[in-house]
Amino acid sequence: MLPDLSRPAAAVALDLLGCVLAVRGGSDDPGTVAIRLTEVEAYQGRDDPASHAFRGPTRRTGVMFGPPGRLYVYLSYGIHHCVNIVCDMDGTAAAVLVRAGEVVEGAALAQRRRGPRVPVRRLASGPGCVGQALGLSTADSGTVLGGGRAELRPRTQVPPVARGPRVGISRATIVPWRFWIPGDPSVSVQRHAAPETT
DNA sequence: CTTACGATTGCCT
DNA sequence: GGCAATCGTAAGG
Repeated sequence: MLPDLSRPAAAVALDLLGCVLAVRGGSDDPGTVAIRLTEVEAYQGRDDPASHAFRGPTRRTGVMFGPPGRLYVYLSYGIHHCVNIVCDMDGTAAAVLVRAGEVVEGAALAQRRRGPRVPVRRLASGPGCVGQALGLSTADSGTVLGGGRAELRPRTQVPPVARGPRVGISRATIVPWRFWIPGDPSVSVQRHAAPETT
């Protein structure tokens, strides 16, 4: 069963852990890379000061206000392409940021995109790494899941879940809307946060 | 038009 | 642990 994406971001984020996001190649390579989601964060648009959609729709964030089941991809620090899955009802801005995943298909392609020195478990470890491993950029924002290029596959088991504050934001920093699979080697390491006590 | 700033990462000491 | 890289966005004049 795929999670019902037309719900608020926190609920969707929880159910996305363990699901697989598969993306077919773009300009660089026709192959597919698929990752099993191991770390996600919820962003609840208008009600969330940390969300890009907090101040209303813009050209960049417009997709967050549209129907669920699309990708919202944005450029971070001029370098990194971060991937979100848009959720909640059409007209309500919400999305789940994919922070990390385990590559379960297309590891060779992901390795080529990320570079030969990156350990396999780190191929999609971190928001920028996920975007690079999947070959996504801002041009892919709005891509429809199930539309042929990208798809979401249901999880086969319900994984254990840990939750805590989100990472890298300056507002609403205490809201515990980061979810991850504890102990999974692909989960991104926190640099400026204390070690998680799971 | 101008300017400040990241939902980050990798390399430096 | 610290900091530079790098550029599209969004807010302000």
